[in-house]
Amino acid sequence: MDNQEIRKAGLKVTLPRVKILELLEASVPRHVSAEDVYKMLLEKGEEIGLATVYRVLTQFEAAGLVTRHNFEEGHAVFELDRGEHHDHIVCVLCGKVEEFMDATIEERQKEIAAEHGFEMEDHSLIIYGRCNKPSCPGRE
Amino acid sequence: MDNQEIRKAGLKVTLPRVKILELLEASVPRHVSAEDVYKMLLEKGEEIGLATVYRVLTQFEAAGLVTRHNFEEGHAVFELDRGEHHDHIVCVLCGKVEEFMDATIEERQKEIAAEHGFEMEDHSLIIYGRCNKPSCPGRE
DNA sequence: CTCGTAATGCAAAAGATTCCCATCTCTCTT
DNA sequence: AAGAGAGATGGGAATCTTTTGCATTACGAG
Repeated sequence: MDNQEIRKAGLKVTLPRVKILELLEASVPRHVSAEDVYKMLLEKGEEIGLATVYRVLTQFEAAGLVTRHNFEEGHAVFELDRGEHHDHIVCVLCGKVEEFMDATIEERQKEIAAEHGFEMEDHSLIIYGRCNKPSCPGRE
Repeated sequence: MDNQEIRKAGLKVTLPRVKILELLEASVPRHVSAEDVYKMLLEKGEEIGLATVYRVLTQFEAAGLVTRHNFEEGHAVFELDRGEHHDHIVCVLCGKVEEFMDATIEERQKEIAAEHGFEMEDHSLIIYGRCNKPSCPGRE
């Protein structure tokens, strides 16, 4: 039950928070903006303010329930954190996002941070490219 | 001479463009926001509009003269492109940015993109951590 | 069930970036 | 060197994303 996750995060179990978490769990695509969440809620008949969506997403991020990404679209996108770290490949043509995880790269990053006298806290690796899906508008 | 670079990019050699390019070449730190550039120009007595700074930086980016990064500060930062690709380590406490380049990671990225059916076009790797400089406010 | 605190919604604010358009300036041509 | 035309600039308005202030409402401990 979602309620436990919210409670564990030290937050009151309110309707907006439950609905937003439910939505993120059911959401395809997995990477959505605050605006997306807001609109999806409206479509489901939930009258939740945009400001609340932003606040809740930020709180969920602080609690480790969701991860925020800054792709190159001018707005942040959020995805439910399923406990397993991964990085992203984004298609510059159709916006499709795929996930991957590579032990070699993860390892090297830690080493590099250490070599530079940094204690690694987080990292963001995004590969931009053209996917070759038949549905991608960039195919000629 | 800067003028050639601007001309090569197919842009008219105008005062704002020359001044901005000069500033980027001389600038320390190397990673500056549009607002930073605007203010630095003002301090030098150059009355160049903020809109122009944005336009010129975007054109320079399109021309491959500068690179735009989306760190986690809510605004883009730009740096002069010196022809050699590199990635970044950003201190989450003091904002300090260091650069690095790792052949192993570069290599793996290409492979991963290919494995996922993508043609890699670009990528962005940012490590966030705490630097251990004596000047960093995060030291306790 | 009642109360106090924390959460919400709305509207206004703030920050970043883009757009509009009248004016100015390169650059190419004579 | 002067003129014309395309392109560039500046400044403010507009847009977009995200945050904030505040009055109202909803959890949840007792």
